[in-house]
Amino acid sequence: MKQQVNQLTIQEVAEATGLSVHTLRYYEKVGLIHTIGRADNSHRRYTDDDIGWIDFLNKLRATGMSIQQMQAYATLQRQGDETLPDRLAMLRQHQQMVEANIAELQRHLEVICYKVGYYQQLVTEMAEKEPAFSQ
Amino acid sequence: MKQQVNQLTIQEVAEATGLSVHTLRYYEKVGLIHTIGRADNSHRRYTDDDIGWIDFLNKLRATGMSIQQMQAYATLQRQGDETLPDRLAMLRQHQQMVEANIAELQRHLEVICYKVGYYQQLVTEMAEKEPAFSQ
DNA sequence: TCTTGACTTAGAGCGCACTCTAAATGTTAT
DNA sequence: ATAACATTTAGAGTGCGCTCTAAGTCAAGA
Repeated sequence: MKQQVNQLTIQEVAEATGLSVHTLRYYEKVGLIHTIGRADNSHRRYTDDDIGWIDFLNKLRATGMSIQQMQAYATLQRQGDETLPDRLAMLRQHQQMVEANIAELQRHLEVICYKVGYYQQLVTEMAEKEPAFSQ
Repeated sequence: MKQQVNQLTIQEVAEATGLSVHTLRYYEKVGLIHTIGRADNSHRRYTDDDIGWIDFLNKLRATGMSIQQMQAYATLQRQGDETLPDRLAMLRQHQQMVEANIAELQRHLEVICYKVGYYQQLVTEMAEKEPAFSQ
């Protein structure tokens, strides 16, 4: 029973993760993903763990971490448990960045909402004063 | 008393808005900013209104609106009041995009925070079991 | 046997949003 | 007069993160 659990092709992983097959190879080439195991025909075979890691990468990307930083993180990850404190520090810093970013977005969003409200009022007034279009 | 209120140089506007002088000229060239008035020596002179508009552009950018979309918005703006409904629609759509984006960031942030907590615990445990460094 | 189709690689190309360069002009201070 | 400095232009260059191409291998189906 030493079979490997879920062996996914690159196509399947693309569908599962939302990354393109191109991007999956690119991520592997630049070291974001460790060298993926191969089937006999030299085709990549991804494990469930690989999917998990890629999903996590996606979260880091979507929250604005650069490829460079993700490379640094991935390198630490591969070096094992002794780099745990470093990874913790990186995640902490990123967490703060994301929190700051959300706060900024919310401030800007308020201005946009205010403007939407103001424009809505103007448009409503225009419609009221111009009954030409209401028949 | 027909003097123009605040006539700022491009340098001053750069400092005021956080954009570089290069970017200010670039924004004008691609039509994000209307053609700025000139002093006798052909140097640009920005008004307070210009600053206000640039600040708003900055908010749109910072919330993820593309240059292309901002161009469309700026074009509508220049066409006057009859485009108000269109601008309202654009802002509304952008508002929704930003809200969705914030929500996504918050979901991802939760995962990151969870991981930070987990790593923190591991690191703490490592420190406890290895008193070599505590002296 | 032949075709189709998924995969492989190295490396080129692309879109975005700036960012910078070079050469010229004009203003100000010594 | 001369030097230093801010501005002007058109257009070239840059960094990021993909995205695609071309040429090849391999396996399955008609």
